[in-house]
Amino acid sequence: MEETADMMNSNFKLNNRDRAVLMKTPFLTSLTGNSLVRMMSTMSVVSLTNRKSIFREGEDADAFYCVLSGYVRLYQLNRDGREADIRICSPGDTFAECLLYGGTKYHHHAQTAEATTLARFDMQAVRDLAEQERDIAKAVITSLSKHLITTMDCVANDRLHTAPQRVANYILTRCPVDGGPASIRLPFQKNLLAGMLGLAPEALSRAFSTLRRTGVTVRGRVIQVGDVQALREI
Amino acid sequence: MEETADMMNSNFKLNNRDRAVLMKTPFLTSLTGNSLVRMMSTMSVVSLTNRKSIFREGEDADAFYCVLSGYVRLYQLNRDGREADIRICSPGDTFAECLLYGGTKYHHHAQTAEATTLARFDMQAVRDLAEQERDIAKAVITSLSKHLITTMDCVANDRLHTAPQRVANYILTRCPVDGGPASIRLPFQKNLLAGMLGLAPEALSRAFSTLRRTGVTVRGRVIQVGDVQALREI
DNA sequence: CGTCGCCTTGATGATCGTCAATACGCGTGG
DNA sequence: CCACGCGTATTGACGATCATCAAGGCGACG
Repeated sequence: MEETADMMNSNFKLNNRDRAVLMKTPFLTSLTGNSLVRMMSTMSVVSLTNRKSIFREGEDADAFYCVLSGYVRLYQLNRDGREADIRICSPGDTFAECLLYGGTKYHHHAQTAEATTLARFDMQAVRDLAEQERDIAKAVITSLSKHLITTMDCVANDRLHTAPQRVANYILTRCPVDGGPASIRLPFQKNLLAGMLGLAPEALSRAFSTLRRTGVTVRGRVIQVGDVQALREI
Repeated sequence: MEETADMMNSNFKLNNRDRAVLMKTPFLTSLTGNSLVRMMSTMSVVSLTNRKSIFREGEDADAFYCVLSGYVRLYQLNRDGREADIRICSPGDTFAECLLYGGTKYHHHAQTAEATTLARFDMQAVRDLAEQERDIAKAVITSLSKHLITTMDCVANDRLHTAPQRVANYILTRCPVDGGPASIRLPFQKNLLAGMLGLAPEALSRAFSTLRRTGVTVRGRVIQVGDVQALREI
């Protein structure tokens, strides 16, 4: 484990926080010894400023990524040029890994939504590794499974819940689970949260003001909840 | 290959059509020899009439399924008891396979939407197999990947397109690709199509009548398209 | 203190869900 | 082959929800 840590620091300029994030991803958290080393050797680190394109729809899919810090927006365009977010990736999230065996071209656009550091994995190299090392294949499966479940939940959430309900749900997932008052801080701009929930930014604002009567106060990025239990009733 | 076919017929009462469907699923299409035999030995066939529950949200996930004939509706309920379809599974589709490594309980309800025949795979048995046989792990990955891509497309479709656009898209996926007139027959009730597209049945009807001015005629389950190319412009 | 960018608020319209009534298709039985 | 009846589909009316456009406020940062 010593040498892997060294390798990561020296060869790929991973700082401690980024390395910790990377090690907790479904892809790497279960790997040990040789598998981990081989996986890390296919990786490189990419740092980008805000609003930079990572890949575009239709391009050849030669890599997938894991967010180490910052945020990434996956989105698509319709014919009129309107953008719709499909997914917001936070530190620890992996994206485009479904193209390991699901196709050869990216199906959507990816863009940073903040200054962002990414781990870049070469698609073909991981494909080969997954065929050799059982635990890597298993890690891929775990990652895909979790990802699929959250995406299906996203569909259900979109189709079942109104804007205030989606916002309440989001707040609840970020709250300590007890029933009293709570305070959380958004890790990103409201713009991003809106996209995550499938809303226009204005609709998010209105949802927040609807939730005021349920004891939710918003000031900047800080959200105060009077009674967590009351929020569950929405 | 002879003995596998025999085994399937005698032990599991698979008729020819169902067997052909099963062999084309991402799970089985790439398997050969021993892997295929072992996979088939974890399978059993289930036949259900219309509107029967396959599993409910929160139940222990002890199996996943592949649709051989008929249709299955995956849906969730909100607090008011309103149902929203998450996915409609057609012959050849696999569902709940994401729970192989994604959790121990079903995340939604599954119900037949017609008289339906299913292949039932024991979750733990396939988990064990995937750890032993490389090509089974790979088959799982392929299935999950494709499934994840279509689900992400579903999110994008919901967020980007209006009801008539979604219907037009659906028709186009079912059309021979040339540009002239075409005629297709829906493989199921419009109720199901509405759920697939995230619409109420009435909204589907209205979308069809909006599309009349683009040369789309609907009579029963038969849809006539005057000009496929014109439909793409929607 | 000023500027810029993000967020909020208001007004408006499009879209879609819901409820209710009617029409149609399809399978059944005569 | 035709008439009947049930369930599905359509249509209308209405309201709720949400996107869009435009304008104003707030906060961050120089």
